[in-house]
Formats: sequence, structure tokens, C-alpha cells
Amino acid sequence: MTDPADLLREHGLPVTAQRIAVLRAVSGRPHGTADAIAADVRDGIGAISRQSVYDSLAILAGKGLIRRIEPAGSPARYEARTGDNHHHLICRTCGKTTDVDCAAGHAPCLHTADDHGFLIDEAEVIFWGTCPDCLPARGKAKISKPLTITPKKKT
Amino acid sequence: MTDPADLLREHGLPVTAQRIAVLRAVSGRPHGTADAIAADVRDGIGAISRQSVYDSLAILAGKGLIRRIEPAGSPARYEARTGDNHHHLICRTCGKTTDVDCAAGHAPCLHTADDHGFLIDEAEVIFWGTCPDCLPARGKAKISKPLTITPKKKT
DNA sequence: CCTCAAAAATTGACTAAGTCCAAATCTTGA
DNA sequence: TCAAGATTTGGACTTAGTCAATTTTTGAGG
Repeated sequence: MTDPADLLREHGLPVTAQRIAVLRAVSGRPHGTADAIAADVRDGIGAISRQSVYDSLAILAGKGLIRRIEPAGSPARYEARTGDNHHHLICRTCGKTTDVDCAAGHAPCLHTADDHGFLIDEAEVIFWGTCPDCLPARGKAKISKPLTITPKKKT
Repeated sequence: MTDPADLLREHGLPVTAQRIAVLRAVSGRPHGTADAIAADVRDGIGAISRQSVYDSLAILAGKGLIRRIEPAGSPARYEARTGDNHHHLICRTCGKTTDVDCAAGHAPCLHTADDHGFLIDEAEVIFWGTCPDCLPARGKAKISKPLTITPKKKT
């Protein structure tokens, strides 16, 4: 495993305690929100400003070291798994987010029948559904696509 | 084309001027934001409260008459084209949103290699890229995935 | 046509998530 | 060690949306 500090240097970024801690936090908590990551960083290095968390996340995302996803009804989430074009499976009820490889194992949706002249650089796929834990609670009720996700625990 | 009032009645919803106007606005402005839709409705019937716009949109979306999408870096958008599982192509630079049918013409991504026990009800696909209008401006610059979309015109 | 309960619309305060800006501080390379 | 430039901080501000109380409208029954 690459040392976070080296990783930063390799990408031409000044090494700061905040960035290292943010990078570690994102790796250790896949799909964490900025808030959750800030909390983890504070556990690690004592303190960090909210703005630095946002700045670090934005810079790391810009360099491709982390990926940012913004599922509907949820604040932005970050993950360290990048470059493999994996997709996500999200529970409408509890918000649980799981990584999935796409059917063919290599992004099958990267081209469309008609690209309308766009230069496409990414296909983002989110599978919405109900996770095993929430299925019993849901019962036979018709799926109604709630607009807001209210996670039952902060995780 | 079905009359909006009948459409509401068919779904057991009381018919109000606000709802009819919202339904019309969404049909007439695909991918509009709540704000844009509110503005269109005001053009049509004079006035509507912000809350009513949100309420109407939520109820119509709940009944499946319209679809809500929330692309990263943008407020929620609404469209009247539903039930055909089409996807979206969005310009990272100007935010232009275009409908696309998926490659096979019928949702090809509805199943994954591993559903992790989830009951999946929707596959949401967004193709990110640069639209023809924005390609020249972008030049040969490396694609850097800007985090925020700043539309050049309010459309 | 009238009445009434239930549903919908309005108003205004409030919240969450994130951005902007100027000043202070820290990193890096010489 | 030191200066230049990048980073971090703190605090105000913005956007998008939600909540709750009150008033108005709708649609069914008489």
C-alpha cells in the first residue's frame, strides 16, 4: 500500500497533515459524507476546519485520488476506490451504499446509441432499491420512491 | 395528448389550478429546476407559493406522472417523460441535459453481477461529458471534472 | 345549490450543505 | 534558515429545501 504522503507528492501536492488525514479517512470509510470524514479526521489529528475538509476533498477528487458521488437525497459522499468504473447500489430506505461491478465486469454503458455530439468521459450508474435489512419492514407495500433518505444510524 | 386535469383525476388527485400549471410547466420545460418551474407557473397562472411548487412536484413524482433527477452539482430537476427508463447525458461545463435511450434500447443495466440481496427497482444512468457547444472552449485541456456546474444562461 | 370534512395552498421561520473571502499560518525549495 | 506561494482558518453568506400553523379550495352528500 502506498504511503499517503508519497501519494500526495506524486501528484505535485504539498503534503499537509490535514490532507494525509483526509485521505486516510476516506480510505477507511467508503462512501462517507464530508461531515463524517471531518469527524474521523478530528479523531486522528485533533482538529481541522470545515473549509479544509472541503478543500482537501475537492483537490483530491480533482487529482483523481478519490471519487465524489452525490446520490439523490444525500449529501456528497467520497470513496478512495477509483479508476475501475464501478457503480453503486443504494437502499432507498436506509441509504446503505454498496459497490457493484457492472454486469460485464467492464463498464458496459460507456457508449450510447446516440451521443448527441458530446465527448463522454464517465458513465455514472446508480441502482436504487431496498437492502436485505429493510426488505422485511417494507413488506408488500408498493414501492413508492421516497424523496428523502433518512438513515437510521449515522454510521 | 391527455388533458392534465383528467390525468390528475385518473390518479385520484384533487384537481387544482396549481397542479395543472405545474404539470404543464414540467412538460414544457424538460429538466427544469423547481425554481424554473415556479417561474413558468407564475407566467401561466399569476402566482404560486414556493411550497406549493415543491408539494406538487413531490406528489406528481410520487404518482409517477413526472420524474425527479438530481445530477451532482445541480438542484433537483424534473421531467414529464416517464416509464421508458431513458437516461441522461449532461455537460460538465454548461449543465445542458439531454435524454438518451440506453444502448440496447431497453434498459441494459437493470441487473448487476451481484445484487447483494437488494431488491432493485431502478437503474439510474448519467453520462457525463462535454457538449458540442462547450468543446471548443475546452480546447486540449485535460478533463478535470469540475465540481460545480455554472450554466451560462438560465434557459 | 349548500354544507362540510378532508385535502391543498399559503406564509414565514428554519435547516443542511456548501461556498466566498480576507487574514494568519505552514511547506517547500533554494 | 528564509522568503514566496500555497494552505488553513474563521466567519459571514447563499442556495435549495423542509416544517408547522393557518387559511382556502375541492368534491361528495343532501
